[in-house]
Amino acid sequence: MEEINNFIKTIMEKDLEEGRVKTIITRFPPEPNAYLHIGHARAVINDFELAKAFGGYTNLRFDDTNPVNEGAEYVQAIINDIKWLGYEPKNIFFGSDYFEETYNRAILLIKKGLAYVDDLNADEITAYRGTLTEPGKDSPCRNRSVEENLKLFQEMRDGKYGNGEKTLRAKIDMASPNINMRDPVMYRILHVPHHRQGNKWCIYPMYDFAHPLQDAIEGVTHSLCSLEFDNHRPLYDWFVEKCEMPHVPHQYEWGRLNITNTVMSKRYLRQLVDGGYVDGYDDPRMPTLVGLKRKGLTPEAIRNFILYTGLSRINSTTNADTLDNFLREELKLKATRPMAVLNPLKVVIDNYPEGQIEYCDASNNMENEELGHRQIAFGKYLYIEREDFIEEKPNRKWKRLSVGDEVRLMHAYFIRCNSVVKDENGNIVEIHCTYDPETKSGSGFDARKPNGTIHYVEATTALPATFNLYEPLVFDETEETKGQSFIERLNPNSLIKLEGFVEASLKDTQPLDHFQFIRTGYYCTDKLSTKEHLIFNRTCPLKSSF
RNA sequence: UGGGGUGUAGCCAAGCGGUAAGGCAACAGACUUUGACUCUGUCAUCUCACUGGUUCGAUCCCAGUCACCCCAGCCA
Repeated sequence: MEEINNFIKTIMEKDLEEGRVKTIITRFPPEPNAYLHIGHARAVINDFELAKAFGGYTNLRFDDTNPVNEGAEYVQAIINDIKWLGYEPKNIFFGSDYFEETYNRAILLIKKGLAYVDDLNADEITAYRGTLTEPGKDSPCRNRSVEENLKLFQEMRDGKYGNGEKTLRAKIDMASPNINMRDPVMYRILHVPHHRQGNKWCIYPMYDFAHPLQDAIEGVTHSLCSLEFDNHRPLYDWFVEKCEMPHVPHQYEWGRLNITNTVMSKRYLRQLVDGGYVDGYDDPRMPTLVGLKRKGLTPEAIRNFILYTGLSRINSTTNADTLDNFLREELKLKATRPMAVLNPLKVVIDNYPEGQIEYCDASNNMENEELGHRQIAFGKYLYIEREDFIEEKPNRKWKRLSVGDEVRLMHAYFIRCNSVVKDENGNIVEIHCTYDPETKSGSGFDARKPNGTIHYVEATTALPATFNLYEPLVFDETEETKGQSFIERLNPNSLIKLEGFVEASLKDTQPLDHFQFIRTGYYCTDKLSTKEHLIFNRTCPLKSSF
């Protein structure tokens, strides 16, 4: 558990010490038009942890100022995701609940001569705005009288105009080097029903106008957002000041989180789902929180990952294996360690009685001792991992089974391989071994050392299982694929299914139980599992490959 | 070419005038009922993008240069 420590915390500390604020209040302000992903987790976790660190609190506020694409289904999904991460918002607010107040503040600005209704259409506004290097020019409507602006704005609200016919603009400076200050649009006409307001409004405030007011209304002290809003801060402060908001919030920016081999763009994620390339937003290959959850990540691992990788004003790209590391760390003492064979090879123990099964005590070092103890079956017919057997030992470093060699079966006996049965194509079908009854696990036998230790399952009691190995959805960015669409460049083989077996003790496994199958990685049971056939998703690979 | 932001190891990231924390990754070794885990060690000194300057002393202050990111939605 890492203590939060970053530059924002330093700012907060100072604000508290120097008496600028009494209570730290932050907010997490998603637009309800998408599922939260690991990038959002950085914002959620920092918003909540920073406020918590100072005994303050955090609100969840849906930034629902644009009814297009926004919907109630996302609202619940986002609430669920935040709770899953382990946070409880002090309040759940909606930006749209402040539409009346936002409207009144706009009128105040009009009365102060700081806002005007513009007749220019979208293209004209763009043209008048100028460019990065040339100043813009004033709209012909810029000097309308207060009375006329008031009347026109009322008419906009009353629905007298169609979409795009008029806008309300802040009167700031068309020559500002900061383009955001060149008379930004405050309200646009949108004859679109709102997910909470229904048809009550046909004018909707823009983010730049609504957001600072929302923060001010809620008493937010530190409004944290990503770096691309840095350019908007002067505008944020302008609106708070000119609208005469009694509480003055401040905006601070940090760099977004990127992870290698992880696609986070909203647009791309939508393409993957809509195109049927993945199961849905909770497909384990998706970087969404629901996807990561189904893949088997834990909220604690995500939280530690976010806190430990820190925060700065750099747009960083963190290696994906750093996330894996925090998951391993988290699961190390919590995941049970049963045995599973992903790619089975049949083994016959020639000197073991037909029909007999015995049980061996297996124990793992775990936080929960009970979970670490179980009985596992041993008998005449077993499965081992295909990759754990090779006919001829390639070199002295080979620590698994080969003909003439002896290995320990984990928690059970030494076995020696005597012969191999092949089909007409030369593929190995089964191998024949003998076991040494002297060598049972726990007996203290140490007269000789095995070549190595491998895992197995007893064939007649094992449960069939499917193992889903999800590879990241990476896109191919070679020369040949340049110019192709995102989907065309997508690696198509991102799901490998293996049909194998797990030991019988897993029969009562619940969805999202975590397991570390020895040498094959970390898995969690999928929500689709049944008692007869378990499905496991791989959460992260084991640290090293073999 | 206007404005803003940022440059510390392969990747994150502390340090903010007193001589470069930490994590991940990597490598070497020990241990091991799996090669995992654990443990030990190594990993920025013509060093903090570069070049000058101030200073007894600079990653930190100043000047200039370079590189990368953001801004010309009636998106957020």
